[in-house]
Amino acid sequence: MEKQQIPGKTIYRLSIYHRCLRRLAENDLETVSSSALAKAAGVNPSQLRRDLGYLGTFGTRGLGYPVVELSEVIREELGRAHLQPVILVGVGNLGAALLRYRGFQKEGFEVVGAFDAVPNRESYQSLEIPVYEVSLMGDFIRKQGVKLAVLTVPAEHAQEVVNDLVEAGIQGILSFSPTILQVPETVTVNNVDLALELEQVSFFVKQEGVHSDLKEVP
Amino acid sequence: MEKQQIPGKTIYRLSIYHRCLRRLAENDLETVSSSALAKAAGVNPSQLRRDLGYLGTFGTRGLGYPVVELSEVIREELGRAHLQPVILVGVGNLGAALLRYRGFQKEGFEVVGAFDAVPNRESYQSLEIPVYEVSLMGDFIRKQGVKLAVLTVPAEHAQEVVNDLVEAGIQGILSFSPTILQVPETVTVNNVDLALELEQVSFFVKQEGVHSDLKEVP
DNA sequence: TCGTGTGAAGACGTTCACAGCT
DNA sequence: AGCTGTGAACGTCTTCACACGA
Repeated sequence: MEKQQIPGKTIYRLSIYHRCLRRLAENDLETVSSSALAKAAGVNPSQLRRDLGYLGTFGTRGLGYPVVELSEVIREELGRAHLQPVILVGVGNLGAALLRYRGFQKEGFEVVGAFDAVPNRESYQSLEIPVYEVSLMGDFIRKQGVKLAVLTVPAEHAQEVVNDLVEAGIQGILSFSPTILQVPETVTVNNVDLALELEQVSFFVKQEGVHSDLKEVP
Repeated sequence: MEKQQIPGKTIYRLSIYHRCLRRLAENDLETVSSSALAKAAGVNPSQLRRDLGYLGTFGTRGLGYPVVELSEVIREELGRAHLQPVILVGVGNLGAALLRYRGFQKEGFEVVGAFDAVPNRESYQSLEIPVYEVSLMGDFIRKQGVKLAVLTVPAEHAQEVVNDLVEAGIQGILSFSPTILQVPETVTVNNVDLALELEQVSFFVKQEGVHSDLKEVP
């Protein structure tokens, strides 16, 4: 019995459900069925019920789930109850764009600092967040007790920066560098490789040319 | 029968292998074993052999794989033999950053045009690619025969833009909008949701000391 | 009746382990 | 000996289908 492990994929979908639920709550919906919510989230209703099953049972048979309560439970589970602080390292094109991007804040993260090898570029003028010299990073992390970092440095410097981050106590890294990062088991890394994501699409597009449907039915 | 379907996750990893192989080729390595390549790519050797198995059999037992040939075969399979042209729609913070980002080009994509509702912002000055009014998009796609699009418009406009893209003949979309997009079956969509990726990391950090997790493709 | 919760089945993906080639 | 290629075992995720509560 007890708290069973929630699969990573479920976590990802819980975030999606949470976003949908917030929209429903804004429209003063009180309950929602698995099929309605599943459709909004782009998944199969069974899958949704299974995912919610990991959190407990609070749906009402014949009716659906209470929107607000469910939203709360998911938020609780995802650990965003306490606005997580985040730092960003590497304020190049992508890094600067992410600093301007409101998406992280919207989901409850606060970007508390940014670091770069070159701390005084013109392009930083328009940013709302100060950009510090990267050598100050370790102390900053320790003093502020930051646990999360977004990494947008060039691939060739990624590993050394990661070493510093880990040593300073960072426990989770969202990396945009196209490299395999070496970290201790206690640190979670999520790699987002933009070029690879595009290649992925490209592959399936290529296969469009050939008529590939109906491979079974005579 | 013959040509068996290659799983999406394998495609993703093939891209990684390809990148590693290029590095090896630059260093004039002639052959590489599954264990060496697997280590560089951050996967299990069995997995790598299984993945390569989808492409045919050209390893030499007792020796390994020929670096250059393998690299060729993967490139062929991924369909990047012909430099795919891409357009980008939505030149906001993220869109502009991606236009400046060299990663797509480096992997063999050419961004041939960019579109936005507001085609003359100051911030476009420094871009190397012209930004056109979004109403010109359909004709552009048809004339140039573009099949791939990167979507970086606000979530609330994403679906309408997608409808236009699909109507103009786009077959693959890499979207950064946090929305479920409705498309015909013939169109491939890959959603990258930056906030969700960060939440994913955040969750595992909260759970003190759980192991890391490689990115997976939805 | 409607819609949840969940065993059971199925699809999918990964890893093991070893036969067989060089 | 060393390393590939692959059947088979294993593990994980998804979907089905239905009992049961409201």
